[in-house]
Amino acid sequence: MSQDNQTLIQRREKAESLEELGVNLYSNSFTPAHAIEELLPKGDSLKPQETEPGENSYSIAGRIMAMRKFGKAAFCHITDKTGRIQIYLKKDKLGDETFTAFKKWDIGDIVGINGTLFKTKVDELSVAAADITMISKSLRPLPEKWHGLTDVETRYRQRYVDLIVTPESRETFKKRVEIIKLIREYLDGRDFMEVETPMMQPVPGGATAKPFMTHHNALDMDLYLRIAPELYLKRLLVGGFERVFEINRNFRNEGLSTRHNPEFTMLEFYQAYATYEDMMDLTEEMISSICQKIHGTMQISYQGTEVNLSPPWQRLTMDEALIQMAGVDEAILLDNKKVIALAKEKGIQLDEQAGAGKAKTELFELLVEEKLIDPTFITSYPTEVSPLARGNEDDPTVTDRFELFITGRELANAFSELNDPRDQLQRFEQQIADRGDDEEIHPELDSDYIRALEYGMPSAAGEGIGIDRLVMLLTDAPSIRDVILFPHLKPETVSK
RNA sequence: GGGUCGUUAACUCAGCUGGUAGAGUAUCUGACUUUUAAUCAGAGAGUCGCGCGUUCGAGCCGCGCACGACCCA
Repeated sequence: MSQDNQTLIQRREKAESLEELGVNLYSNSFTPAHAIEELLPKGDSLKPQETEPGENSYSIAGRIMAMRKFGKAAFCHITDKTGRIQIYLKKDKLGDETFTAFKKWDIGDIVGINGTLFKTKVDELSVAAADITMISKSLRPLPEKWHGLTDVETRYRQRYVDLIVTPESRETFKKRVEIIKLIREYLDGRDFMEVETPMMQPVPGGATAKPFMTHHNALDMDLYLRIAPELYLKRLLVGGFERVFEINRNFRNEGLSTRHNPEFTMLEFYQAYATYEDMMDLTEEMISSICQKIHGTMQISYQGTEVNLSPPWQRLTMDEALIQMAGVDEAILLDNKKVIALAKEKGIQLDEQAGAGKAKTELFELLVEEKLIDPTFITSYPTEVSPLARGNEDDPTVTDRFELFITGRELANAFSELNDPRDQLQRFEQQIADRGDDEEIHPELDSDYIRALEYGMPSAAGEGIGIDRLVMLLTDAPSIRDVILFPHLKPETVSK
């Protein structure tokens, strides 16, 4: 909007008149000695209109969130990262000069206060200001306090404003940090080692997705922002790090939605000498215990739907799920031609080279996925759609793999790892042959990964968990943008 | 990519059948030394997302575009 709107002009004029009074608008010399939450319990023993015995002096700093001015006195509420407290300012206590400066204060200013504790006649603990310091003058008005900031576009574009005025938003991001911390603790406790692998990769692997491309000038080579860390983490298994994990960003050059951001945070972990069944046990325990720690219960509500995260979680093969949840006839699933025919009948478009495995997976996504509200592990994924997973020893058409679904959404993907380099090479070659005409997907042959496997990788299982989606679930957030501090949006056309 | 809805003061929102742009909060001025959505009196504040068109006249109707939300692919 217009740079010279009235409020901005008034704020600048106030700032200038404060400077004329000799006030430093951006003082760096005030250091609060107390957090607001330290002061709050001290009110428990005070009666209304009582001052704390001993008249201890406290110093706090924070942003003014509300102000009620009278002629020669005023009340403000200020907040710091720990809480909110009321400040009482009186002209006869502060002196004429200081009180005159105070009159130019605005909601949004960051200030420092020295004073004593007392309770008002309506029993609110307050700081009676003896000395005040301007720490940062705010030149822009904050959104109105009653309705808050509801325009989601502004909340995403100007997250700093959202965080100032929307307590729920602050809570969501604190919970996100807490969840990630608990994941680290859980994996640390099971002797996993946290590692960092390349974000820029010469060959983007470990998933099927469109990558972002960039270029390294000095090496004169194209690089891709990673779509997954998988192949590097498994190289570490070859190297002898038997339990590794990484929590970091993946990048996929695809559409945006309430469930997709171009960069998103992924947990991947790999455990030698384990199988995908061990991963199910681990996942169940990790996620349910994190939920218990965050919410104090495993029964939560997501967007109005009750979800029960108490273990044990249901485990179904893809065929079982199609039979039980979608009423598909078992006889159809045993006949490749009938599976493909059913997929086409349901309106699924299949490529020429797509087989029954692909058709079955598409049918599952269409007919079953959204019905899986409570946590459900789906196992026995077709080999055709699982290029990195180990084949099942009894049934070569499926792999030892699962995906985890909660509230109808995929939350995790895991499998017993393929460690036979000859099989892996064949699958890579097949994948490249199957690429079809989509030039933007780059399944290139990662020959170094094959070489690594040739040195011998222990049997292992690995898993990826979408952290943003997990945080959405545990914070009841409807959109992935609500759990990412700075989600991607198109550029603003008008500068505000 | 397609469909639906939205974009009006700093914020939250009204705006009739096309006829001078409205409210609350915030801001400014005045009163007020225990308020808490403080109160009372007064005032200022708008590129109605952008552009083109229809019309004597467009916030409103038509077309296009931008951004956003939701649904679908």
